[in-house]
Amino acid sequence: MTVICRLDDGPLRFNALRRAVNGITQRMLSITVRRLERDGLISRAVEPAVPPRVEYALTERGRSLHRVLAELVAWTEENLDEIRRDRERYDDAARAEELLAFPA
Amino acid sequence: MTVICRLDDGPLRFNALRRAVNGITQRMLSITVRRLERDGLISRAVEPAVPPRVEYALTERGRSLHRVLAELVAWTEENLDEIRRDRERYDDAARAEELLAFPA
DNA sequence: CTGTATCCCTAAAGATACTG
DNA sequence: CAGTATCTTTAGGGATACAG
Repeated sequence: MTVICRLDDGPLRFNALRRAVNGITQRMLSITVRRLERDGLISRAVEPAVPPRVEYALTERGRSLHRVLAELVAWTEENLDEIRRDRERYDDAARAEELLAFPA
Repeated sequence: MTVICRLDDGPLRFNALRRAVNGITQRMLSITVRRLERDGLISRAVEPAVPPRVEYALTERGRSLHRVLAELVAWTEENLDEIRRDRERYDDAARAEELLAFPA
């Protein structure tokens, strides 16, 4: 998801994409772009040069998936704060019940 | 995702939900519903009876997430066949290159 | 019926080093 | 620069047994 979102802003080369995703290891990005290319969601263009330049970009299918994913991202941004609050309440309630069951 | 989609058709009790999801283990469903409840996506209602009846249902937040997920499901249904075809082509090409590199 | 508790095993991801 | 290869660690999930 993150790779697709970063590539929606335009094509990126391997290390630029890696910086854009921020935190992904070289190995995982390598595996991820291969899978996305296999699924036809991104394209991989090699410019024969020394050192090599490989550019990744969304395909039309990738862009169409991004439209859906963007809604999911928007939903998350709209709901994350409240979800975090509910999680705290849930954890507090769970802790309280534990104390009731096994009083220290 | 599957649990949320199944619950969108209406509330279900634990084992009915398990049958609806079809394939999930008791352990994983238990973990999953607990996390969804913690996130405020589903509600859990216990009817005090013997044997106990516990009904799970989507909350309003869960329904709003389902609206987004339903689009993702629709996207998948629209695209899966072509993705499968692309995967085969990708794998065939990869196999062909391997043979070129290491001829038997 | 609705779950927990254990044990176990594997697939996924991290760290590190190396290469065309 | 754009990756592989290798090794190790960890978290996710299966199987099974038990419990209120």
